[in-house]
Amino acid sequence: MLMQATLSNDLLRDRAAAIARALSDAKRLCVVERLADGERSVSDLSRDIGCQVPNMSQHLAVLRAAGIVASRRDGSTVFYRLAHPQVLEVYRILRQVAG
Amino acid sequence: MLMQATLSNDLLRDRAAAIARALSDAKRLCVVERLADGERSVSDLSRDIGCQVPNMSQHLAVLRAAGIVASRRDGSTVFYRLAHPQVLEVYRILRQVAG
DNA sequence: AGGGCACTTGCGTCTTTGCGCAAATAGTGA
DNA sequence: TCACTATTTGCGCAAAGACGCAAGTGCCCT
Repeated sequence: MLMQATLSNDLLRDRAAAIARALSDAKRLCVVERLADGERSVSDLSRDIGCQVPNMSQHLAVLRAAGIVASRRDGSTVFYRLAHPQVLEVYRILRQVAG
Repeated sequence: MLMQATLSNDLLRDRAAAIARALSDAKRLCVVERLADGERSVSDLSRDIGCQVPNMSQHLAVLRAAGIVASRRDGSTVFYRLAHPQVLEVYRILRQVAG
């Protein structure tokens, strides 16, 4: 039980670190900003942020692997949305600390 | 003025990303946890976390470069503390999202 | 000055990350 | 099936990060 608590503590820390890592890139933070207003397609995001589509797809894969975003397919278009709106609060505080 | 706002927006995003990067390592999150209770010396942290002193010093340098911690010298001992307790809230939410 | 403790810095190495480009997959409609 | 669009995946390379070990700096004490 003690071990149990310690293990999940370590696990939570590792996963928290992984989420922080996913948020540690300006482009990905930009994606989070965009998704605050609602879901967006890969090509929309790629255009807004000004990078190539494959690059955007990779960034979105990183965010999804961290559980930050989720995707929905509509025809040939894939829409991404925030899976955890709480990351907006994280982002807000990060900016506050940064300022 | 519009450019001004845009530039500082980009700057804030970049700095927020830098802070997230500093938090993207399990050992550094562990340091943040320890510092929640008050200041600690480098050797204390190194012992608690179980890494070599130079390694801990480097991690602390990363956290300080991001403005997350600050240091105070007392004799030959250097004590680190949280410069922005708000990161504790960030860490709390990250764990919440992770869980 | 000299020895010893606390910490920082430099260096070599191995792993990870971001990006561009090409190729593959998925879905739509003629 | 074929062409077309949207997205993902694979690959190679350059840049950044983490760690161990050795060397350097700063401080205290005798």
